[in-house]
Amino acid sequence: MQTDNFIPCFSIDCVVFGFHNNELRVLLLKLKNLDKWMLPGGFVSYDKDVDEEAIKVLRERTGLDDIFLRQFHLFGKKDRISKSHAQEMVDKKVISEDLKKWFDQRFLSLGYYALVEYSKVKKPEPDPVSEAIEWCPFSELPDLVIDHVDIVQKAHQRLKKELNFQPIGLNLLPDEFTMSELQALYETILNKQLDRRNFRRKMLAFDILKNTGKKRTGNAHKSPILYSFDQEKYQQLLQADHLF
Amino acid sequence: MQTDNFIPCFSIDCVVFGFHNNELRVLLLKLKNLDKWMLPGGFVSYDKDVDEEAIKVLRERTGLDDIFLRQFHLFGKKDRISKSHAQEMVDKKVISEDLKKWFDQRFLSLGYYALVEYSKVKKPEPDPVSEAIEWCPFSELPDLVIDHVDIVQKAHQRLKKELNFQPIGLNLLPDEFTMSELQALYETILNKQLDRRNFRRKMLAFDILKNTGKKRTGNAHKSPILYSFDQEKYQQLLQADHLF
DNA sequence: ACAAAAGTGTTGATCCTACACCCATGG
DNA sequence: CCATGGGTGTAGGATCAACACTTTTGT
Repeated sequence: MQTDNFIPCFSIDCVVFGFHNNELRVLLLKLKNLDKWMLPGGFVSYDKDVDEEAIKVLRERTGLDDIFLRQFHLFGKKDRISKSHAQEMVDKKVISEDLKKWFDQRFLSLGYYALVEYSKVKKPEPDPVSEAIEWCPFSELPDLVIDHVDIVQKAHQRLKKELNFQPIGLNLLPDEFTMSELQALYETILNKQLDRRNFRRKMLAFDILKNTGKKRTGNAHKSPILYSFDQEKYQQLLQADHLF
Repeated sequence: MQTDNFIPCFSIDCVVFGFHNNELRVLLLKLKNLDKWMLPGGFVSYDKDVDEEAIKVLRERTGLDDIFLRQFHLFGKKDRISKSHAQEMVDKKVISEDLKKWFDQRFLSLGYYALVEYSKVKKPEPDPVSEAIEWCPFSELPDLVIDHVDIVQKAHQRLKKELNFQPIGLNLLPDEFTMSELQALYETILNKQLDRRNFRRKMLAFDILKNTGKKRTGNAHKSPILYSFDQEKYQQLLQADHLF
C-alpha cells in the first residue's frame, strides 16, 4: 500500500446494505488472525474526489459500478480508535510493521451507505488484510473493530429516514419482484409490519412500478404478479425528494 | 496560527443562520484587502473532537455557547480550491508568507449549519484575516471564496428538509415572539406562503408553545399574543424526530 | 370611524387505516 | 379439494386546505 499518496488522518467506511431471504444484510470483512470484522473502506488519494474514492471502494468490493451511494456522517471523535488498535493489528500480522505508523494516526472517517442487489454481487477475493468477506445479518452483527458498530447503526437510522423522502428498492431488489417482496424490504428496513393492501395501493400510486405481465409460479399458492421499476419515473421521484 | 497542531488537509466551515427583519441571514467574514467573503471556519486540533472544534468556532464568532449546530456534508472535490487561491491570499496580504504552505494544501471541508438568535449575537472583532463580520441576507449573498456559495446553498437545502422532522424557532427567535413572527420564519426558510390560520392551528397542536399572557402593543393594530417555547416539550419533540 | 393585522370556526376534499371477501395454485 | 398467500374494494376517521367573519388597536 502506497500510503504516501493518501491524505493523512482521513478514511472512508462504507456500509453496504443487501437484502436476501427477507433479511437486511451488511457486507463485512473478517480480519486475518483476529476474531473481528470491519466495514469495507479505504483512503483518499490527493488527486481524487472523496466521492470517487468511495465509488472505487464499492467497485472493488462488489464489482458493481452503478450503485446507490450516499455520504451520511463524519465520525470525528478524538478517541474513536483505541491506542492499542494499530499495535494489535501488527502483532496479529494483519498488517506489516512498516504500516504501523500509518494506522497509528488519528483518523476521521467519512461514512457512506450503499444499497446493492445481493444477487448481483460477485463475492470477491478477500484482500491482504482480510481472510473473508461475508453478508452478515444486520440483526446479529459480529464483533466489529473501532466504532464500526456505531457507523452501521447510524447508517441504518439514516436509511430509515430517507425512506420518507425517496423511493427505494431499485437498488436492493432483483429486476423483477413481487409486491410482497417489495413490502418485505420496507418492513425489514423500517422494522415494523405494514398492511398488505394499503402498501400495494400506496406503491402503485407512486406510479414507479411496471407490471411485467409475468407471474411467479411454483409457490403452491396464487401466482403473484412480477413488477419491475419504471426507471425513468423512479429517477424523477428520486430527484424530487418530496415527502412519501 | 500554530498549524502544527492541526490535522492537515481538513477544515470546518460553519453556515450560521440568523433571522432579522423577516429575512434569513448568514454570518459572513469579509477578507482583508479583497472583495470577497468567507464562512467562519477553522481547523481541527489533533486532540479535539471535530464537533468540539465546530462548537469552538461558533463560540468565538458569536459568543454563544448553547447553540443548535449540525454537521451536514463533507465537501471533498479535488479541485474545490483553485490553484491560485493561496497565492492570492499572500499577494493581498490576507495571510503571511509562511502560512502559504498550509493554505496551499488540498482541503476537505466539513460543513456545519447553526441556527442562532440574531439579537443575542454580539458582533465580535474581526480576526487577523478578516476586516469585517456581517449578517448578509441569504437572498443576496456577496462574492464568496472557493465553494462557499455551494456550502451555504446545501446548508439551506438541508435546513428546509429538517423542518419536516424537527420543530424550529427556539434557536432563531427571541424568547418571546408572536405567531406571525414564527410564521414569517417558516415562510422565509421554506420560501413559500403559508395560510395564517392553518399555521397557527398546526403549531398550537404540537403543544410546544406557551402563551405568556402578554401582548405586544404599539402596532396600530390588534395586539398579538406573545408566545415562548416550552423548552421541555420542545426538546422532547426534537429527540423524537418523527414527521411534522 | 377606519384601516389593518390578529383571533377564531367551518366545510369539503383528501389521505390513511382497518378490515373481509374472492381467486389461483401446488400439493 | 384445501390450505395459503395473492388480488381487490369499501367505509370511517383523521388530517389538511381553503375560506369569511369578528375583534382589537393606533391614528
